[in-house]
Amino acid sequence: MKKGLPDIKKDFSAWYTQVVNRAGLADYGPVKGTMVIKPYGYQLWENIKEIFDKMIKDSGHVNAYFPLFIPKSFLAKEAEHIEGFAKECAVVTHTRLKSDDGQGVIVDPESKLDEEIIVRPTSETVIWSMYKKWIQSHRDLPLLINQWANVVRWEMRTRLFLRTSEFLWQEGHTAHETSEEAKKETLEILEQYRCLAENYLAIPVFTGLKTESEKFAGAELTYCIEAMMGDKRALQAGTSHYLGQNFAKAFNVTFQTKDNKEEFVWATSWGVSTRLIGAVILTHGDEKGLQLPPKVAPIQVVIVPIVKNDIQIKMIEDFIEPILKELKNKKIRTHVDWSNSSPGYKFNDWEMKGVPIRMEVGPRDIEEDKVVLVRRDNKEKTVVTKTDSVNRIDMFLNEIQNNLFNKALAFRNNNTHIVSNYDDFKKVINEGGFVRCGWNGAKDTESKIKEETKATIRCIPFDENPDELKCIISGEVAKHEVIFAKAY
RNA sequence: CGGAGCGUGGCGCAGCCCGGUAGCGCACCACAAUGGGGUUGUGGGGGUCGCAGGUUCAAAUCCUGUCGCUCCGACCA
Repeated sequence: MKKGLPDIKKDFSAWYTQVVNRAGLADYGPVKGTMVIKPYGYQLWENIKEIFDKMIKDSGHVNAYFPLFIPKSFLAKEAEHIEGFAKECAVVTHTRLKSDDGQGVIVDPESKLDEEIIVRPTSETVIWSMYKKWIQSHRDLPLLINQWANVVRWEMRTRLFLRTSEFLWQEGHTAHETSEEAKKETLEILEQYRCLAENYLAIPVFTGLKTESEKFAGAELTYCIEAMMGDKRALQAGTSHYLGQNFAKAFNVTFQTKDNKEEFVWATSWGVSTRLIGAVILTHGDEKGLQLPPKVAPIQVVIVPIVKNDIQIKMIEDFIEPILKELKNKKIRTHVDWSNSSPGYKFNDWEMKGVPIRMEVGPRDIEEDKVVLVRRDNKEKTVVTKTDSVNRIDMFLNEIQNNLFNKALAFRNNNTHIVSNYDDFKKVINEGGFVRCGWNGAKDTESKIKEETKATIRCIPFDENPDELKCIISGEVAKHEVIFAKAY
């Protein structure tokens, strides 16, 4: 029987794989590198999606849907952009199969396409080809469109949620009259990402700017939220790009200004993906499995009845009925586990699935008109009267949400070190953790450090203070204070 | 594309050297007891041993070919 998980401290990677599997979040698809998101995992994604969808709609964005297929020629229009994605594009070359003498099917050579089609690795190009048609005047701006979609990037090494060949995300693509406005949009979205990560997923993030070599291909500036995972490695959790006029120029998208001039449009794009689920797992998980922040947990309270016979089943049903009703009124997502495993099995199972609160109800409790509440985050058991139970649950859910964030924040702070010499730098990177230090801003120092330590610049944080700092490796005057880490 | 390994019920494996009626654990189904931290017992269902060919009276086992997968080195949200 499968019991304990691999040791989270010793074998984080095996731990992760097993948690994803045993919590019922996802499974491998038949094509290498693909992922099936199972109902429990998908509910988590739906909750995240709902929250962010509301945020962007409240800030004036609308959803639309653009095609999966992109003409190959589109990708050539933005030189840097193609550089970034060329190596991982799935290409459609034929449109038909035919039967191979009853021995299965083969690609029908007759059906070869004149112009091959790319499966979108991201949608800038299709979207800008359409924006060209839609934008004439400053009155058409700003154009604030988002889409929820799947994209395909043919990856060599994949891991469920963190890197799969196909993944789900949202991609926002906006067009503006001025550079300032586009930059403002980029930063406003980044702030929404920070809010999503910190206030809902309980994941503390660093916000900042990517370096030239780490930024999105085709962007002028890439901002990001970077989080620290339980193994002290960094995970890029979301990016927001200021695209300047790159795509407007590539697709010749101009507009007529108020004073009757023709100008190229200014653009942004931004995205978060199902990778956020990986971030939640890797941030909050523990030796018992998953821990889900209450605000996004598919099930916030699981009720485990402890029963000996049919009569007791009926008693418990009656006993919890008013509680269930009240929980429902408060919109607390609840599940009663009537399956016939033993209570001990259920306890472990729901802990694996990361449900924030477990309620145990058995004959002893009914007799005293009480229930037992057990918190997933600190394992505390509380016996409360039936009347108090829902209020306590409400309170606990809030506390757990905050507690998860605070724990993650403390962990990140404890593992983020300010260093001033390269030996200390290497020591921290080697033992795991983030390093804050000076950098001279040169590409070659960045790549030298990557080569020597595997650490990359995760971002130039907004709260940087490079004054009086020296570059960690060259010793020159630092241009920026940056955060280095090994990344996923 | 280079290096290592693996294909046997759903999953994990044994059996292979030394050919002889396909086995174990988990999961699954049924019944009963149990039930407050992974509970037992009894009974049951399920596999052309990756595929193709060869050797042999006989192949999961030996030989040849073939296909697929996993892991490790050049990418990335």
